Amino acid sequence: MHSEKLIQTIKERREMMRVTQETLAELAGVGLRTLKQLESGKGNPTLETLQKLADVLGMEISLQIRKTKENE
Amino acid sequence: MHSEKLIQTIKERREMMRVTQETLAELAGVGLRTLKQLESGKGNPTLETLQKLADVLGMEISLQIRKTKENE
DNA sequence: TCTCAGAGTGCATTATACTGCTCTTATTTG
DNA sequence: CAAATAAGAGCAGTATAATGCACTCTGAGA
Repeated sequence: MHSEKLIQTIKERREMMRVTQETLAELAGVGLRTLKQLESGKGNPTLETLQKLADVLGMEISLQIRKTKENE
Repeated sequence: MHSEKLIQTIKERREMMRVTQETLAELAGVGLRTLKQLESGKGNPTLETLQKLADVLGMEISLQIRKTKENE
């Protein structure tokens, strides 16, 4: 999963949960500005930031062995 | 997957591939110091750094919906 | 139309990730 | 033992992530 895709997933998941950036930022404990930048594709977030967001969104970051040559 | 676990996975994968920190750092295009810090549990890497390392290690970062209440 | 909510952006500051250089500490090998 | 290899850590500079504040823009609703 590429960075952009990964970030996009966060945004999609947030929208799916009908949560605003502001609410997610508060719940996750990250700055609103940080989340805004992230979602608008500007950032290169730290693992910690990603983890906090994923946590609130009921998601988890994982590192897996890449399968052959996937269509992605 | 927690940050520590995720980082540990990188280290384990590197060792499994019999590659030194120096070589991995070079191949991935990250500073040796950065990798050292990371593997010794000191860091909070950016997504970009993780991505570069995962890439060389033949791994990929993914964000998935957390399964119920896993034992981890 | 006016208002409000939500998202995106510019600017500035602070914290810290990234990096190189150097030294130390095993561990291995001659 | 001496030398080479690999990993960890201190020090210091640079780049940039994280953050707040204020502003703009768009769409929904009164």
